[in-house]
Amino acid sequence: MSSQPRYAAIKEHIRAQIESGKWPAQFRVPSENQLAQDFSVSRMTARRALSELTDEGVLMRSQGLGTFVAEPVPAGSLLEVRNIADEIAARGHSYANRILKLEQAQAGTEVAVALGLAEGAAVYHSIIVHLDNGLPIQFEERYTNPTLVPEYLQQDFTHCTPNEYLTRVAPLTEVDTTVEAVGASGEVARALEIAENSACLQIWRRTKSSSGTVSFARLVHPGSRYRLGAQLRF
Amino acid sequence: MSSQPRYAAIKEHIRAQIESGKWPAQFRVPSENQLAQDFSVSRMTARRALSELTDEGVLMRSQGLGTFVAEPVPAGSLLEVRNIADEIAARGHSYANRILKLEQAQAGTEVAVALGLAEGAAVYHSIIVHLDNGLPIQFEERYTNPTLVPEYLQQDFTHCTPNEYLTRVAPLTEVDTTVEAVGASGEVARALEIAENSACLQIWRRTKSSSGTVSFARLVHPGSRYRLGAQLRF
DNA sequence: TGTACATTCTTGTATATACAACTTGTGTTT
DNA sequence: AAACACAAGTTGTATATACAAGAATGTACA
Repeated sequence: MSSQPRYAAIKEHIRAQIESGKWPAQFRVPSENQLAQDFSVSRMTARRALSELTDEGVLMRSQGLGTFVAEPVPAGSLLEVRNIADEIAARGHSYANRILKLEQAQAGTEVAVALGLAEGAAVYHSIIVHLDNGLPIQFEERYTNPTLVPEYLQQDFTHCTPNEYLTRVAPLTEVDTTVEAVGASGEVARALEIAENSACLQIWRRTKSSSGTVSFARLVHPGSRYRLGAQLRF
Repeated sequence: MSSQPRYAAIKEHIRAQIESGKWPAQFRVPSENQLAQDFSVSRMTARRALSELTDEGVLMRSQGLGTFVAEPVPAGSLLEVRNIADEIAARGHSYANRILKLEQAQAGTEVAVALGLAEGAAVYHSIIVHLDNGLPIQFEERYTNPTLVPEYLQQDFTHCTPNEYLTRVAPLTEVDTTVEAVGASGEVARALEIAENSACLQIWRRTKSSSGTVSFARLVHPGSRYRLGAQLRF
């Protein structure tokens, strides 16, 4: 067993206060000296907890003023291809999904081009709605290349998302992502339980492994319930 | 003029070695003790330089082994801070803009936090609509830190965008980007000449230079006229 | 009244030190 | 030859201390 460092305990304590709502955004958190006294550590150790949380976007500091709880951070990341179930779990919410379709279909022009197959070739087609605390947060329509992932349809996606399964069986080498804003169509609006034509973030994602294009997905998020974030340094 | 901290000089030195190619990926960086000796600082100061570069993804460390140069990170166009005028020019279209507002204002809570200023402090506020072949393609609302860019309001933005000007006077070190989908508000809809509540891609962008947070902008694109793309490799 | 100054509390930088934990090589013992 | 013990070098954690810098408040003085 490995005991965690002392600054980690302070970080956890602060996170807990924030997540429980006791310390809302803009709340002034105890000073370095105060925390040092409360936790019986040196100021530098308390400082490390505050500094790391600041780097992580949880807190904001300003010399002479103090340390404050930052606005809640956006959920998704533009840089990583993350699993929606993991993202939800990381927020401490419950994950569930509804499988609306799981079938074999014929590739239309667009899908055929994206997957590098002939038009009319057999492809796997799935539509799944992902729920965050019971609230629909992503409409996922996916076309998968059967020659690369022959057992796709047999999977149990109630506890393992397609994304998770695919990255396991076919390690990614390249991902093309396109982001746009669209009004929700009838089908999407019903599935996401939002008004028709309300603003949605639509992500097109084509994933390739060494052997070819594995999958082509359209991910639609209600604009009011999802954001993408990225942090770049130079 | 403020002299930069000593650990920053060490960071710069290491970055310079990497960028010049002298220290390729996997190269073993001098140890904390070695750097401390070379730069005549304490080990903890040298350590800070290495730790920050590790957090930034530039280096990798492992206990007992040493510190090594990390693989360069992939970055797509979603991630570059590009000038909208250049983007339009690259497509061979004509660029123009309409300046709707250019004034000094008082920072509200959100703006103050984002810029690291006190609430009610003076900030520069501009609203500009960018046109692609005469069609509105971006609604740009920007708050700028007057202490870092005092001459912002005097600029002529008809041929040089704020983004272009800011990157020239204050080289960026860090950019936070958030992307979401929203329905166009009345003001935005009028400026972009689209229907109210139609889907728009809204990008929040906070740019920092070495001396602090320079600017905080909201960029709204009509969903039907704009997309963002990124390509990642692994 | 109001301006200037001093005080106090905050975060930021820097140092010196100590010990823990991990990795590698070296040498000794079995 | 294999196993073990040890030393050296590395990063990781933690402390005590000092001073610098920014911000707010109160106080003295003009």
